[in-house]
Amino acid sequence: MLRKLGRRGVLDAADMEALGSLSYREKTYQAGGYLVREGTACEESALIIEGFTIRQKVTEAGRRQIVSFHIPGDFVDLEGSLLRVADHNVQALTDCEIVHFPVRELLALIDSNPRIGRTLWIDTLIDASIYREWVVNVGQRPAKQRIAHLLCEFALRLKLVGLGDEEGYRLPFTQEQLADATGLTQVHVNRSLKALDEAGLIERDGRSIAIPDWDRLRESSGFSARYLHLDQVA
Amino acid sequence: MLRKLGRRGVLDAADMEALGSLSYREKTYQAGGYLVREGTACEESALIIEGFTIRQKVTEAGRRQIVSFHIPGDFVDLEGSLLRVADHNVQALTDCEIVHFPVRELLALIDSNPRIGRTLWIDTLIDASIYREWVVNVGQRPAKQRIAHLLCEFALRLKLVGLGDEEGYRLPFTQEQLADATGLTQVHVNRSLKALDEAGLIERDGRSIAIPDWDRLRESSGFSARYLHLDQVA
DNA sequence: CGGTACGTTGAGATCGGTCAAAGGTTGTGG
DNA sequence: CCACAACCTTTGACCGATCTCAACGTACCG
Repeated sequence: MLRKLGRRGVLDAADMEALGSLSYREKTYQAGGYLVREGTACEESALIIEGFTIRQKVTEAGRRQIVSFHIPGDFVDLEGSLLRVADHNVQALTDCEIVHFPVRELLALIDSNPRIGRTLWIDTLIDASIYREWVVNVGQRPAKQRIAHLLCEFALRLKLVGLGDEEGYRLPFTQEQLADATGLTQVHVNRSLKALDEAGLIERDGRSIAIPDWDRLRESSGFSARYLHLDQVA
Repeated sequence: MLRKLGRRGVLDAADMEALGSLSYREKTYQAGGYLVREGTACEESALIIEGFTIRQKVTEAGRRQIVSFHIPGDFVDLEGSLLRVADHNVQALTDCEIVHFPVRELLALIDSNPRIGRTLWIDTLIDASIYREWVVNVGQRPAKQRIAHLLCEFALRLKLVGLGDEEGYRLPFTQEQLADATGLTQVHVNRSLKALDEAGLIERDGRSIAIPDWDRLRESSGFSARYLHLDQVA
């Protein structure tokens, strides 16, 4: 089961063997289920085997912001291992297959195996880089570019796990979820997607996105892959 | 010189001693100077001794987003130690006194001293948590709340280093920089600050901010200190 | 086949942006 | 110590991107 991780380079063979020596608990979540709830402590870390998850926070005013999405091979709860109380929710976007590791064992493994610790640290540094880009995206780009930028990120990250590429993929988000990820309303996301379509930047068929000209989409949204640090996960 | 860090709990006495054993290079930067430039590699990590820095990214369209600010005691370039190319700029907001450590030595120290590695990892996890909250702030809150929220964060973080508290502080940002941090325009920041002032939520005198009623400001902006994980830095 | 969730479209309102100018403050050199 | 420059803050008038509200269309599922 851990073998599936081979398709993502976050962990290499030796690391995976070491991880395999940990006790673990496999669990499936239905779409919408919570892996982590804000305000709770967490005794386990989670690794996605199958499916997508999102991190989200809800403001006092009841507005939801999706702050990141995660794909198979991602650790989605490393902060749980070191921070006492979760500052956000982690939710299954689709039905998910998750492996949970006891935090204690994971930390012990890291102490005895600095390479793994460093690999996981890099993982959190890349997450942080993606957050930075999301701050920029939500803070500075107009709606169409904001959505196009997110679509570009999807393409490259899904490619890592063989679920798509620069030519297209099946989008795992509803328009409402896209809205929550971009700080727009669902209605405006709908109109913006339509505009991107009419501009020939994307082609839609249900939730499948085709990208006829990657460079055009990339440039129109100001997307640069630098922040994904893909050289560090390969 | 490293003794100054005693006022922030990120590193304890033993850690500081170990860090003190590293070779280092002290450097001062003028306000506006760059510590790190996007797209460049970095051989050194940086620790702020005195002054404030910001991280910022500039979009293709030329718009600037400040994605975080940093205060004395913060490591501002841990990602430089593990990620090959910087994905953002780090800039001195005020005149700064910085200590640079060679990345190689820092990594070696971490390998021989897992506690320090873990402490630094926690530091990056907290940074990531703050980014998440900034995504929420910029994505979901209306202008006045967005600014008020940032002012709350300032209060608590400045308190850590004795540069202010919940009753007020001297704001190190111009209104234009506040605008770049909140995804608003300078003009609208000005009007929003005025509105916060008129609502009695803050009192301004130049760049000094007084907070007559912390709880009111906190609640009006939906601020919760949870995401700062202050229990982890004390 | 009826329900429920998701997507599409329209009309009108509003928050925040843009442009422009005037008023303050700070620092510096003469 | 003044005068000027540079930078920052404040204010006004107008504009437009995005939101809100509401209705209708569509696809999947039990």
